[in-house]
Amino acid sequence: MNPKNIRIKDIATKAGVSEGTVDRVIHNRGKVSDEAAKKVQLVLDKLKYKPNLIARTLGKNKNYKIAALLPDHSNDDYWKQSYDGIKLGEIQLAQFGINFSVDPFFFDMHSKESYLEASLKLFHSKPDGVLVAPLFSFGSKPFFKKLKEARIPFILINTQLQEVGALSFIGQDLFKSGSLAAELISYGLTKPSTFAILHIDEDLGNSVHLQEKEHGFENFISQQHKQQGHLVKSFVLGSPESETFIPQLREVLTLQNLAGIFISTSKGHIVAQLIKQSSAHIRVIGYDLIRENLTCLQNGTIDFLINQNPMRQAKLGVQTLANQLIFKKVPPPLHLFPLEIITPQNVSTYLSHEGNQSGISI
Amino acid sequence: MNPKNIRIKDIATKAGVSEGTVDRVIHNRGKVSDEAAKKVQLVLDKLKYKPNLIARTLGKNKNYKIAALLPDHSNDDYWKQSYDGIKLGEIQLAQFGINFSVDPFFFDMHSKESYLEASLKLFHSKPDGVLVAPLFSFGSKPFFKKLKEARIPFILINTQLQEVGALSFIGQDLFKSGSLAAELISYGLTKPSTFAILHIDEDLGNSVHLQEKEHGFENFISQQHKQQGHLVKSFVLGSPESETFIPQLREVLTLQNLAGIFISTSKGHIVAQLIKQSSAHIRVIGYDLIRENLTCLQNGTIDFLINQNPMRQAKLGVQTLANQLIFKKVPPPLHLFPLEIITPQNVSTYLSHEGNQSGISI
DNA sequence: AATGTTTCTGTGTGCGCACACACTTGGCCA
DNA sequence: TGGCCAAGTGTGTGCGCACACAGAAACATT
Repeated sequence: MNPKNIRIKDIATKAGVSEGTVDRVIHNRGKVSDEAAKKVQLVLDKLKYKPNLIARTLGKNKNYKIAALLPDHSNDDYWKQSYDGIKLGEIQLAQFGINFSVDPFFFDMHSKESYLEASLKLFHSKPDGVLVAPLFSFGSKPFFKKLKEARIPFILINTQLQEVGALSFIGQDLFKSGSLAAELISYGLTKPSTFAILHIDEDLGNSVHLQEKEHGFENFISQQHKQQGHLVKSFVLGSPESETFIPQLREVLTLQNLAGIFISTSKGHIVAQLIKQSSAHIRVIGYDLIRENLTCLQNGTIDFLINQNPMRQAKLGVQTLANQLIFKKVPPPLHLFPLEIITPQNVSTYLSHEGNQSGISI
Repeated sequence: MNPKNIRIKDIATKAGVSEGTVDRVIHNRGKVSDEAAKKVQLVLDKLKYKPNLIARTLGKNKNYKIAALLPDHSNDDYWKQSYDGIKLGEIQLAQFGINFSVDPFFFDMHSKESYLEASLKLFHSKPDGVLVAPLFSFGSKPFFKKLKEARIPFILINTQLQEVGALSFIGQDLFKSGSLAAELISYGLTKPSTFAILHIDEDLGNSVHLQEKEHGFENFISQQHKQQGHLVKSFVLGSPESETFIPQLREVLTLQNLAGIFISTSKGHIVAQLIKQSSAHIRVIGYDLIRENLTCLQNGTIDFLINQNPMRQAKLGVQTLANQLIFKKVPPPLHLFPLEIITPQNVSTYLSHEGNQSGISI
């Protein structure tokens, strides 16, 4: 630190060339003789030149355009938080004088066509970087292929797709997420018990991520509790508005030795009340700090929430794109968030912590 | 965003003065006529001028010197992580071209004299900002008073002291931390049970923070479980090396209906094995992701850990000072970290998450 | 009236980098 | 021999800000 930072100028002097040449070597702009390039590279390595990232942004006066492909959140608190996350990222980058506008492109989360249509629109806006929540894994391959061909870096959040060439995936380990739910739901139980997994208003076939959670849950129960004789049953419930919803739920509640219900999405608040009315001893585990779930946590109808932190995921996505585009920092291909356990006692500490973060940080 | 950012130059033009005058108004350097100052301030407010923080650091070519007062960590993984945190903060700031050296000043965590001595040394090094883990609350007031008089901003981590004039406190809500431990330790229990709180190798009188945890724990048990007839007993155990340590521990283990033991520090690993040997049904809750505790979590001798995240606390401390000194961002007086619950199932997600964070972020 | 003093104001420079531009070579052809 | 091009090289400018310094204006002192 003390022997003041090495600048391009220093490199140029040591290598016996001009700053311009060093610049060309650093940025691979060509138009440098092999001889000079070699000399510069040598000094560069020897002095371990690290560009001053702050100065770099100052000079570069480009307005970066990021596009985000997200589900419409008019009726969904979870995706609302994602949206807030990208906006927060945008604002905080602006504070540092980085021109980084993030344009959202929304799609109907129940319509694949809408998803594809939005992705097309997005592509035509010619963004410098893209953030996607790829809810529809099938059929979106061409979109990613086009992005790759146009050399537009893209980041996936929430749902991981293999081998589509994403710069990075930001989300959680869903298998472990399921295991964690199983661990909590069975904690301290000594009698053989039955647990139900509830998928609400989701097409399980299209939702690889929910299947992952289910597998993780089942795996834990069978591995750790084989000797205990626990049982896991999985249910797909349709839209809460449909007539069959309540009857289906009632059926679940008649299960023998039902000790806990695990709701695989953030929709736990819809059924929590009914479950606890049926029996206060049935444990309920859901996802995410959305408003309705918080209420349930407070009044005791939900025991644990696992926080997926959509806001932080989205914010990090924007920041990662900024780091890539401006600072040329290569992100890890996988950024898995911790599986945060929320209880009535620690929930307030999570709520106050958010937003508290501002300023430079890393 | 689009109507390109407002620069000092723009303000100057609009106000009909020179850039220098605007600069003087912004920085309160005086030497400005009331008339000019008023004009500038008006335009400043109207256009909502926000300085470009990046450009600000570039121009300012000062080497900031931060001093950190920390316990010697040669034998302590917890404080080792704090140290790593300040170093990480330093490195990451350097990446952005910010000259910000952090010098540690260590003290023996069992000796108040050593603490005071180190604080004196620190003061004489004339730092621009200070980070303190004020383990000895009493007697350190004069030190903080001197810092205040010298107008050196200081931040407290880990232990909160009221009314010493700290720029900010970074840590956790210890009362809630105790409540959380109580919630977890009593989760799902139906029979009246006894819980023990263990303070290991600490002078409880000097450790306000451990008392806080204890009160939180007791409060939860008495509030939520009065009807259940639970009981809480608190014990102060001396150094694990002392001859009385094991006998004292054995005495704890003979408690009637002992259902759980809460260790108030990160030293849980010392006793966990012995506890579970005594009875596998006694729940054990400790603190922090230090190596030995991780082993215990994995082999099942510790059920839950509450993560205090000393590394992130320390890193944030450094960043907060940077924000204050360079960007003049005023931090919140209290930055309480979330109370993270660690279990065997989610521990790996916390470990991989750390360090993963680099680049610009907020 | 000339000088000194204080108060205020404008201009200039540099931070480290990116990038545009101008320039120097040497080789090639007419 | 002059002209021309390509390849390689060096210089200059600006990003937005902080700060030093020079300068102008208003006022006080001899």
